[in-house]
Amino acid sequence: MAAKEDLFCDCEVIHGDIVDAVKQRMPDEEDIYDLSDFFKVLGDSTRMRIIWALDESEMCVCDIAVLLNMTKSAISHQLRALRNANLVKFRREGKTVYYSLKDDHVRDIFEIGMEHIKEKYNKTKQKK
Amino acid sequence: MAAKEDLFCDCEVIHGDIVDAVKQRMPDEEDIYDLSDFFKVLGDSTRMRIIWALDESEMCVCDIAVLLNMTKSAISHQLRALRNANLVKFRREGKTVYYSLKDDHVRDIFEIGMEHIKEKYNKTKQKK
DNA sequence: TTGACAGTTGAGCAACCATTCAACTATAAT
DNA sequence: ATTATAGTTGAATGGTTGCTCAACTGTCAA
Repeated sequence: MAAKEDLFCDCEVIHGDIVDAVKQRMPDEEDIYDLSDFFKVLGDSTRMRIIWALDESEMCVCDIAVLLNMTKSAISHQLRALRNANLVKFRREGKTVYYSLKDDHVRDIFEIGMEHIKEKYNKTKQKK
Repeated sequence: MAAKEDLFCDCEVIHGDIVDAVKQRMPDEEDIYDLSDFFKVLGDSTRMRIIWALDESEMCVCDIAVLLNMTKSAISHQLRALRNANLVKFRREGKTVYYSLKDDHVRDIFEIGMEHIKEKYNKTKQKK
């Protein structure tokens, strides 16, 4: 039942049956949040570049900072976000901390994402 | 060569060879931006729920608004973002506009994303 | 112990963004 | 024409977020 007590919505229910059916098959709120949080981490060009870099080679914070021409602090902040998202792991060796990718999901996701980007180019932009 | 003129970085190059090698194999700046922009669209729980809903059934703006208990305006704004990202298509029928998913990449990406989320739960949170 | 460097962290700031609000267009019915 | 509903849009707003800056920890060397 598409509840009438839902006062936020400013319109009539047009297809109540569809709304009810979809509502039943929606994932848990928690999963939705976790999933969008996960993609949020990938949705920043700095973090994206860090991941691309780590996909090529294990690197320390300074190396990444030089590669991306940014401060250690900025990189460190973003690495923490990647750690929280469970995307990278690290090991300490003396003074330096080496970061690397944690699993292969990222690689797969990137490939599909790239497919999508390229299709977008071909179909709508018609560039190059 | 890891350029010394890059003044933003506040540290020494520790592994110049690695930095140089990775730098050569990094994707174009433009691709990085497009890819992170694409994931940015997925990185919002409202848009995420809209996509999940449209994956179940074609729906009009009002239906989605009722389903998510939000205003038509808020939904319409987010649908525009999804349109710009080339993720949804739409057709008009009288007064109502029906939206649906545009391709199957999203489904694939979500599956992998979910795998990642679930692994995170099992390994680090140990819940359920 | 002292100094130097790798890295982390918290506060602060500026830019960004999701939602609200109000005004608008489009289609259909009376 | 008028009214009603579906949907869009731009400006404003409050919350979020990425980077900077300064202070801090951790490790090593002298």
